[in-house]
Amino acid sequence: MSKDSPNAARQRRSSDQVTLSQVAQMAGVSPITASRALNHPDKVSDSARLSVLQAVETLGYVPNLVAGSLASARSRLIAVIVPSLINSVFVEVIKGLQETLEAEGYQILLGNTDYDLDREYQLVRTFLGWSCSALVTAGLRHNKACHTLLANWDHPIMEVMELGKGMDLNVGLDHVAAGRCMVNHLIDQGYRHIVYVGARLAHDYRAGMRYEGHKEVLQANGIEAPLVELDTLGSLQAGAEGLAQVLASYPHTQAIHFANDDLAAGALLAAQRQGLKVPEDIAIAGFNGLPLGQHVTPQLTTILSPREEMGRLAAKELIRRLGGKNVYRRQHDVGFTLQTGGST
Amino acid sequence: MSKDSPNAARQRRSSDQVTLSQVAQMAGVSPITASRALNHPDKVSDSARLSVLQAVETLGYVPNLVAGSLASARSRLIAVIVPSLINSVFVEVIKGLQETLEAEGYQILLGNTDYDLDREYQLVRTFLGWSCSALVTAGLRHNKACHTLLANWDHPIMEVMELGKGMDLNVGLDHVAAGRCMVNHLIDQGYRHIVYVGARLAHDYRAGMRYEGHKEVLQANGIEAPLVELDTLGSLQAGAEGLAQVLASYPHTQAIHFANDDLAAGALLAAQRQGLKVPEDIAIAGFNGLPLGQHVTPQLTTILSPREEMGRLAAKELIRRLGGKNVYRRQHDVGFTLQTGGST
DNA sequence: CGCTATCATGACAGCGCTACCATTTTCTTT
DNA sequence: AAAGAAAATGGTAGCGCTGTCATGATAGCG
Repeated sequence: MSKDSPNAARQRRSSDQVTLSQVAQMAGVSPITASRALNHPDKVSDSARLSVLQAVETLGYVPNLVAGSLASARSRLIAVIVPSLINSVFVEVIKGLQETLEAEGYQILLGNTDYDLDREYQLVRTFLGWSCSALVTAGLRHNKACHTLLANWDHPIMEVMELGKGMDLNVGLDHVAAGRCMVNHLIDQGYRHIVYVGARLAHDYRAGMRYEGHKEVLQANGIEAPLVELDTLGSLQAGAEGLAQVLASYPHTQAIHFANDDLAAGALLAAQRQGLKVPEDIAIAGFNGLPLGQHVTPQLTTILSPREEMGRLAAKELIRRLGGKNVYRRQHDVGFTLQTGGST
Repeated sequence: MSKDSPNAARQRRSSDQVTLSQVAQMAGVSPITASRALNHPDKVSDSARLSVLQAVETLGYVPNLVAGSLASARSRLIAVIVPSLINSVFVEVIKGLQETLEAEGYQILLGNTDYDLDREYQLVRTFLGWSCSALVTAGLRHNKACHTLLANWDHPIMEVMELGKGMDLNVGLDHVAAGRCMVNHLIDQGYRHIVYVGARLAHDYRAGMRYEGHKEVLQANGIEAPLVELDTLGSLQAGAEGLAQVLASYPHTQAIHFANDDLAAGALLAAQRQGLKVPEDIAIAGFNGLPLGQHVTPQLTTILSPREEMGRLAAKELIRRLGGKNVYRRQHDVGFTLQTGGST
């Protein structure tokens, strides 16, 4: 009566994949021992481990990490969400993360928001679905839904780039202070007509924060703080355009404080082509400390931000946390350094 | 006798996660219908789809992609393996890939080999374990084990950057031809004492291929083809060092053919700082067509490689293939363009 | 109006692995 | 040498989802 018919081998996928069971069988142990031999080598006898490893080799077994993750509810994936890949700054942070995480056997799942917080939310949703071990995202600002989602997530969250009270861990620097620092330098140098040039500050809001610091200091000194905002994000070309716009709109300008080094270097090179003397005719300052700035003449005055270091530190903190260690300092200020060159 | 005891609810992980079953229950449909409502919306009735979506919203359901991938043996992950993240060239390819793939709902799993083929093999193993939908890797060269592994893998493989008979799909350009092209230009300009400067050519073997083309042409013209090899990979600093080494070792040099624009621009800026006239005292050529080259004075002669385009095209071809379409041309030459500037 | 195509839905089983517990084997200890 | 502790191993039962097939509901047709 019971329908225990042979049931004609209803297998679905041919699935020629070598499985752990096959490895176990060849090694003469149970599947679970084979699993341990690979994942917790110290929990099995030497002989068992050896024969399992040999079987792995012989059969060309490649562990199915998807199955493993489902069973253990842990993956060794780390989601990394950045707003841009054009901006080399984020790439350097990724590099720092990547070299540290990969050495610990984690893989990076990369997402790019294009400075769009809704896009960020979508990416976070997807990445949570992958049972990522942790999530790294650039910035402390998220939209409502994203915030809720992350707040209820029980894995480490690392917010990088800027400094402040975040959701969990944070490694970054104080952009408002950086803006203040640079403009103080410009004032010290005797400049009074200073323009800030940035691009899409609503999106690249960290550049906006630097402008806030810039403006604050100038206003405290009773100086105007005009802003020129460009459409295209940091590039040499945009910097050249920024220079042109400033010269057209604010002919008395003595110094330009650019939101980043790409813009600043673009302006500096453009000034050279036009026969403008830097800093006599126009002083130029940037932000980031890209190598390029040190190779132009005059050298670019800029603020050096430790980008790879930021990535590495973030990765190390995550690894500590993932290793179950208590993390005391939840905020890490990587700081910044004013690098004065001949351009101011 | 049979030990069918109540067994006291042996659940293991608290797993407070909202599951598809809960969504289905709230929507008043079966789990499988809920699954279809989310993944094949056109296969369910409007009413079912609506109530499922509403339940998803209410419960804050986040699909477990790991479970889905295991069940369907498909993930929407694309493995991308590059040799370096310092070299902006690869980042631009990644960017092209990323924007195209992400728009189609694929995620990128990123790996960095640091120009090490054994490392590549390890990464490939890991990525295959994630049931990636496809794999993109830079270059046609792999070690034996990696080759075997990939040859037996039944998903699309895309090899980018260089052109040739690959394992599956290929999008790239002919580096030997690029090397020939540039050196031909230098000869046309009347230079005879030409040095090629590269870094770690055994690893960055595509730069080595350009040198091959370079050497081939020079030898055909009965000209020596000296090579200066640096230790550190492309950077402005290394370029400055390259210039110094060439001037020391080959004082009669008229033109330097650099392996890439970072080196070339570094040398050009260094020459400027030293008061050397470019191209009168020394001509400088690069490769890649980085924006920087167009902003220095004189403009850098270089070969423009369509990097983002390469990434986009590779992604499009992959998507076509993943969509089940037959792909006729398995090799795509994205070509290159000689861009002459004042530096030669 | 009966019969077949089409659509919508559901039951069942299982993807490949690991957590949990139980059991066996080996090593200490007095 | 017996008792207890520790180490090694295995059985069972899922993790959460989707492929496969079967069924019921709806439409199409002469």
